[in-house]
Amino acid sequence: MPTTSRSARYDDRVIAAARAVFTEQGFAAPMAEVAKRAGVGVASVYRRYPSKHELVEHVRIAAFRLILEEAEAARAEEPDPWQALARFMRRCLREGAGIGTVLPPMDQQHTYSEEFRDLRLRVAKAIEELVEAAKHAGELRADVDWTDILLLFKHLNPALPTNESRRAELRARYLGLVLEGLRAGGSRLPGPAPDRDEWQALCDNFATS
Amino acid sequence: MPTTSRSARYDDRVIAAARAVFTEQGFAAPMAEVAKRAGVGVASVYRRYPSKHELVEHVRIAAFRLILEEAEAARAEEPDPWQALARFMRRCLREGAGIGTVLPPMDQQHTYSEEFRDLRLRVAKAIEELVEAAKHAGELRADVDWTDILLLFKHLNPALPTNESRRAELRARYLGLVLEGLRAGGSRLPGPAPDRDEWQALCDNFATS
Amino acid sequence: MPTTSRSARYDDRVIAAARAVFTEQGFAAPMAEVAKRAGVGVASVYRRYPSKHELVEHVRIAAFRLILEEAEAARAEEPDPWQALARFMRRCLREGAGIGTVLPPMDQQHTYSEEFRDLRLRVAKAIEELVEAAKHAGELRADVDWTDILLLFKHLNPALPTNESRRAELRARYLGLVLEGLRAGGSRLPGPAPDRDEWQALCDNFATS
Amino acid sequence: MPTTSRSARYDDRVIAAARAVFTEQGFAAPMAEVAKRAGVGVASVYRRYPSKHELVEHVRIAAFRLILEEAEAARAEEPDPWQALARFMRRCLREGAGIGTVLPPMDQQHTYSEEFRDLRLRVAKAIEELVEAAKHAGELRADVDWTDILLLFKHLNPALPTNESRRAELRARYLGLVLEGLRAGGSRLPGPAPDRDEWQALCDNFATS
DNA sequence: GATGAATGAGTCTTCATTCAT
DNA sequence: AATGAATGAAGACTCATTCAT
Repeated sequence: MPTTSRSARYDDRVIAAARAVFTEQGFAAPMAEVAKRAGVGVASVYRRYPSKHELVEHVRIAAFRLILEEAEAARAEEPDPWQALARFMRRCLREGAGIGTVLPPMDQQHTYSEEFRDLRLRVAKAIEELVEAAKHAGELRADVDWTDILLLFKHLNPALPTNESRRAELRARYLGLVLEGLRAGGSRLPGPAPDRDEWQALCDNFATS
Repeated sequence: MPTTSRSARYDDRVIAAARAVFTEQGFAAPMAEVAKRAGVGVASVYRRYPSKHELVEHVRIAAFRLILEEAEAARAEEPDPWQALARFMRRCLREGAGIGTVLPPMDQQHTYSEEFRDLRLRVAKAIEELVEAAKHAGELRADVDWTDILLLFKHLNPALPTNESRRAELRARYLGLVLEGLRAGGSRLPGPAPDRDEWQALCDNFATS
Repeated sequence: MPTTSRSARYDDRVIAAARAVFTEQGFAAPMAEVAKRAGVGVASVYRRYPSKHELVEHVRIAAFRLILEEAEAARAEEPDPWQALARFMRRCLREGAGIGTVLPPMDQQHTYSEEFRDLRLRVAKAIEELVEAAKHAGELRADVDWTDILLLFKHLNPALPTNESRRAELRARYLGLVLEGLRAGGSRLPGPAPDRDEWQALCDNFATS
Repeated sequence: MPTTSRSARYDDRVIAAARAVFTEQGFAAPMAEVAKRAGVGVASVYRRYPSKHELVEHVRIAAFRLILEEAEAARAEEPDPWQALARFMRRCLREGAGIGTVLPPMDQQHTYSEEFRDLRLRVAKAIEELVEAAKHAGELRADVDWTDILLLFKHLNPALPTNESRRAELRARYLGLVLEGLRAGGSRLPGPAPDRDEWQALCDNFATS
């Protein structure tokens, strides 16, 4: 029986607090706020995450892990490719899995951890599979690319001045519109889809909300 | 006959600089950065806008003025109600009119200026007319409300780590998807549209990008 | 008539304050303490010296400028080579020109400014001339090298828990002993004199006291 | 018969680690660093030395014990008074017995332990005897006082940016110069020797390096 | 009217010290 | 008896805002 170790649960608490605080107040929120929300002292946050930057990166890692899980579960459990894609998007945008806050100064010279970059690759793969399957089945419009999906998450998750549950409701609402648009074979979308570099740059600014 | 006075053009320069700087670096960007971009001293910015908060409010006012102009022009120049709505959204999301950055701490107790609140009313009215006309003509799905439109602007204008011209391209791309969704009479959207209070709260956090 | 510009005098005040505070409390002293002593706000110190490190470097530059001036004046005004060397050392160790506080963590990866490195070269040259002249005249023992002089300054200027005027008196007292030792052709000194690299490393840790 | 108990050797390890760390990084070095060097946990250091201040005091006590031993051994084993004094100074400045780092904030209100003050008295006595004997024999200049000796240790042991073995070599080198100066009956030294109060104040800032 | 230097308050980060295991 | 995680206080540095020129 897998024991969720104490420190693992402790980490979760800090990451959850960080996610909540950063969502509500932006990345400009003080570390002290995160610590208070997690019910610990500042220094305890710093022991585990040696800088604000690393804390933010781990918030992103948590988001990506969730996306990966949802993508894999959708493929495994949903036989219809379109339903799989739709379910994946719906779940990712549901409470706790909302996605998209940005880093404020975007800190040019930062280098990302092995763990993060590895996760990014696996997320790319998983989304690509979902998208290709849906296109193959003729249910997803052909001029949409897998790189569009994460961007849509970001679009669909702005920092609205409401409580989280209402935000989730609105995410669902507008995802509805987008899904209709994704399905229809209507008039061609303008502009090229993001390429792999753009997609990666975007990932570097991701976070759950 | 209104002459574009020297100080009016000067104001424009400051607002444009603020818009650019805040879009690129977030509202955490220093006032000094805005001043430098505008090619003036900090104190000059402060003479015209006595606090950062007021500067931000004027950035928002500029955005709303633009929205208002576009809405009125769309109604006046575009006979087809659907085309009018689509053109309005397309123009607002085009370069220089992108919309949606948020204030980080959301400064609860701030009170908004007469000018701002007046503008907000007129924007509401103008959008409502565009939306009602399109619904009347049976070209816009019935379960969409006029309050949805500004939220969609916000959704369609996230702070992506790219240059502004590419951001504009992507805004256009995803607006394409949304327009398809708006038109189709597909399955009912989940969740209620924002009510007037939500809509106003949102306005308080608006800005051009 | 050379006007000592306002900002130049202002700089002097900050450097003097830094020298005093660092001498009394070590480099661990807060920047706020330096600012208070200079009669300005912290941020004003930071405007001119963007980091504590740079402030310290400028304190060192001030010390080196003084050494250089004294060395040149000694050569020019003192015909006897031994008297020139003795006067140089006495003056450098007198109040305001005391020399030798160390940087606490010695901050490995720091790179020094052009200005500092240039000054270091000129100081080396000037001291070398004084020393070689005194050796040539047979008045300075042969097994002493020019690189020894700065080290002796450092040795003769420890951070004693007294007021500056008494410290200066004690520096003079022990310099007396050292000068006697430098003159006599007594038994050979143990150990090699510092080489150029050692000498430069030492310079990187210098400061007036 | 005193057995070197386990805890005594343990204490030695901590003191040795503290001496090494403080010498290399100054007293600003973290307690955790000392603990790591000693190969124990922080809390273990704190069990024995309830504050950083007490640890530092014990580092000083260790230095004084060594000075005392050397002084007594020199008197006992060296019949010639000058040789005794010279040997004493040489040994004290040799590796492991180097002397002189200062406490950075000098912590005004601290009161010193019985043990420390007792040791200080005995050190004073022992040095006085060595000095008086050498003066009596006419081998040490008359205008030097016993209070000068410890100050000279401090002067001869600055925190140079080198490894300890080279530092010891340089201490020996400049001690050579000072010994020549101490012996010669040259021109009178300027300034009075430290009085007893100055000497005690100095002791309060002593440490082995 | 316009400027840039000066300031104090606020944020990130570190470290002496304590406590639960 | 020994450990290492947790904490609050303190220091470097930044930035909105204010004046003297």
